[in-house]
Amino acid sequence: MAKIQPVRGTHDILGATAAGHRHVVAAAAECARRYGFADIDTPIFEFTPVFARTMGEGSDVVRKEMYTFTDRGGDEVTLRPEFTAGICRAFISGGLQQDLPLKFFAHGPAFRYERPQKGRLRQFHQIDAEILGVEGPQADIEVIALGADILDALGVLDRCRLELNTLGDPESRRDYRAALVEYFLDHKGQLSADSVDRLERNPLRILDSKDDGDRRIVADAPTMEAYLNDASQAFFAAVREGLEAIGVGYRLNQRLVRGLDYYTHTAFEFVTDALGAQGAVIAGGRYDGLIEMLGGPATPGIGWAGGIERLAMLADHQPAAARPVAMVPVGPEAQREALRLTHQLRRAGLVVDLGFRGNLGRRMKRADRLNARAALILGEDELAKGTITLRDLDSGEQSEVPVDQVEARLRQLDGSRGE
RNA sequence: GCGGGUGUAGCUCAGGUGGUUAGAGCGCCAGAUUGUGGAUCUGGAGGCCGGGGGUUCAAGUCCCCUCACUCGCCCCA
Repeated sequence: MAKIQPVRGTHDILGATAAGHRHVVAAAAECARRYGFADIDTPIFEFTPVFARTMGEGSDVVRKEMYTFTDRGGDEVTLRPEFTAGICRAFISGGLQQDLPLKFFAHGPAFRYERPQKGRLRQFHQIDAEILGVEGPQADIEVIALGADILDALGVLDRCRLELNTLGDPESRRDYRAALVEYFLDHKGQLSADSVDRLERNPLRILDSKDDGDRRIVADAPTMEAYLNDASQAFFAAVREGLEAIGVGYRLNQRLVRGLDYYTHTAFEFVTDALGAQGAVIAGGRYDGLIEMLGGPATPGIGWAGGIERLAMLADHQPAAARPVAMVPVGPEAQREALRLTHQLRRAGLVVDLGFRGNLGRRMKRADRLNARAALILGEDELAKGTITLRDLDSGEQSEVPVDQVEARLRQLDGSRGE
């Protein structure tokens, strides 16, 4: 490694990209707030079993994508590959069952050791929403509605579609899985190598295969629908009715499955065609058994995660450029006064740039580069008179104003506040 | 883990079949204009041509390896 460089699949986020991420998080947080979600921030690493146990020992994430290491005290810890398990662990550790139901909103980095590609990184960022302690479909409806509202707030809902499916309760899922394995075993010779592998570990995933040969076999495979018991059917029907009642459009997709073991009942994904192979921007589902799996009290849950990088790429947010006021001192005395005045104007809420060096010409060029609305020129003449020269950089007009009127005059300029 | 594409200045990119001191535009710095920005003109700085090895009298150019980026598969947000 000749040159120091970032670890593969990690990025420095700055400038317009940073603004884009902030925009996604701000829009999501504001929507979540309206829905009554409380902020939660859990550690970015946990004891390894928190993830290994909940996500499924057979899942790809656990088998080969986790950043796991032994710390100096000899503990096995893992950088979070997702949010749900950590939030559920926090629920258990904090003894929060008496506060149910709970609604949490979170955002931050997550880590998976994967081959990077468009919209997929090793350190990536997610927004996340979870509802704990609600057995009924009302929670499913609310959490999906929140997702749709966030996409709408970002102006990308029209380029996304909601795909919806149910995995049924554990009993239905078990029956269906058995039927599926039986069916695929009969056609094992025609399945792709990947799918033969999946047959052992996660047969539901075969439904999702992109291989043409697999797709032909999948076409005649038994469907989940046929294996749903009455309770599971009623649950799914209620979710669908709720979404229809509030006008959230969706498409049924019987092939939509989840890669992680803890999901039951509702599974959903907001997907887009605009990001190449990484179509899912918000994805989630119900995980009624997860908290128990972690050793907590049996507590139902449902939630989703959204990829901030993917959402930001879709939203293509153009930040409104704040137009500063440029303070331009000439000479050492003026610099002292400029420092004082700049500080005062900033504390009054104005965006003021004070360059660290340079003569008048340099500072004026800098003002122009910053797209400053106005320049405040302060030299010996002005100092002596207790005034400052205010130059409107759009019109080119300038005038001398008493120092104590500067703030008021600046506020009269349109587009100059950038507050 | 598997496949395709791409690595030349801070950025975007030129550099047929190997042939002197590797170029352009934008950006940056300076000057024309020593209390006034944008426009124009002039000049300047900035490159182990991703890295290593090989072929050759001679490699940015050809071969091998490697690293990185990128797009896809797998998986997933």
